[in-house]
Amino acid sequence: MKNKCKICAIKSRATSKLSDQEIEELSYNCALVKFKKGDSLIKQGTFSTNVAYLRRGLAKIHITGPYREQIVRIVKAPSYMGLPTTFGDKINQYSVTVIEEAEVCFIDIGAFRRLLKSNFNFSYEIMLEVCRNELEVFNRCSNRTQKQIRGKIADVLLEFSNKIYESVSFRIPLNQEDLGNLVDSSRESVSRVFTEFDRDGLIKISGKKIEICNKKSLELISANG
Amino acid sequence: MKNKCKICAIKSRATSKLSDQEIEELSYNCALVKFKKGDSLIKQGTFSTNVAYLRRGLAKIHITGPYREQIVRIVKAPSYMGLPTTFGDKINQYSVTVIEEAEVCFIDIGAFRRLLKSNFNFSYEIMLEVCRNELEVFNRCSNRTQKQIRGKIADVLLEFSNKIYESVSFRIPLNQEDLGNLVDSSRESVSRVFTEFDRDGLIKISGKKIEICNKKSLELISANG
DNA sequence: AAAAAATTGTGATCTATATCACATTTTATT
DNA sequence: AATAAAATGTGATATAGATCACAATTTTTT
Repeated sequence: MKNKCKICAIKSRATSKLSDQEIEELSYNCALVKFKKGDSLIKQGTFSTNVAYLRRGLAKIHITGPYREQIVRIVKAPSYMGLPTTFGDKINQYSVTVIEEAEVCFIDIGAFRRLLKSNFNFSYEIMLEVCRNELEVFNRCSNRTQKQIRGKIADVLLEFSNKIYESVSFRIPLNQEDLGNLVDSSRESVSRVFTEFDRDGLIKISGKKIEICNKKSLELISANG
Repeated sequence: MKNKCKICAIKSRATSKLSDQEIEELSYNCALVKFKKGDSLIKQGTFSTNVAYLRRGLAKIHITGPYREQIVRIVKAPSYMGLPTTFGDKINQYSVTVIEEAEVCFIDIGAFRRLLKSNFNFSYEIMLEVCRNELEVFNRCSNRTQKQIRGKIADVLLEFSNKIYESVSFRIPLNQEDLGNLVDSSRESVSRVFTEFDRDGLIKISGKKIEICNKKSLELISANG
């Protein structure tokens, strides 16, 4: 299949800045791979050799910290993953694992660099992407350390609803243990807060299905920590 | 003073990639300003109009979080500050305040972009800088949430000793309140840990002067959280 | 040098959340 | 369908560190 990137409808903002010829160059250096839930895309501690572009699906970025496992954030397609590592350290500082069926384009780092070099608009968009991520990490970090558990869980529920599924009801793709790792608290505490929110009519839970019934209150809880 | 950037001995890694002509262009769009301790360089919530390069001195990056003030990290010259905001959001997501006499070059953002565009090696170095920062924020964040207070204070002491002052004895440029904001704990707890470390002979404190007496033990405490 | 303001030290108490323990439910495997 | 494994719910208890309160010290201002 020739020049598959050209007909790809799920181009990144950066890629859409490329010329036809550049797109073709990209095509020759890009491999599309499908992944199932639970598959590992990037492994902390290994050598990074490709740029990874999440074309479809959902993944979690996680670090094995000094003590426990920590989920840094949830990535929704379309999005690049691991750019800082690929450019910076070479050794992956974190792992990425699929949590909903995904398609990933692995792009040869040499080709990617040639594109960065030849097309300023492309490289500027990539730079913007890296910058946006950094700011997000900042905010996420300060929320994590400052809010208490109810606020953090409200945050997560709102994020899934507003940003990831864009719906008031959805199937949460993590178990409570992972949710704990995402908000830096124990599995038991997550469970208790869920029960409490359900009892108070803020949400309705059945199994992994969650429906947000009172968004306003959740926002209040999120804002007040 | 013409082409002052050319003779500047404290060029960033990126700037040293520029041609003579580009350096001259930079010179015309760069203002060197001196700041005293306590001066504010960047104010959270304001509009970002310049790239700021910390040429000399020490500054703290801090965010007014949902609850309290949080010091994200200490920046030592030479280093760019606020690149992600300047490119990304335009609205500063954090404040930067001088903690030791500083000199800052404010570079017009238009000129900076022209340089990014005209010189790939320059823009690549800037990209690397942004990436390195992001990885650092990641690690810092997971330390902050996972270690307990003794580990975090040991971290901070080692960072000042190894990275900032490169000496076992130094004058710490923050009061205990700020140290608390840096490690996400209360002023009182910082004081107690200092007393304890001093009593156990790990460090020697007199006022703001700190001497690290037993680095090995501090590293152990840092590693074990 | 005196007065005021800021910073630090330390005990007593409080609290959010972790941890433990075990029952119950859900999901996966044979 | 039966069995095993994983995930969840919930009480009881423990604990790190926050908060409060105030004394002592250091720094800054007058």
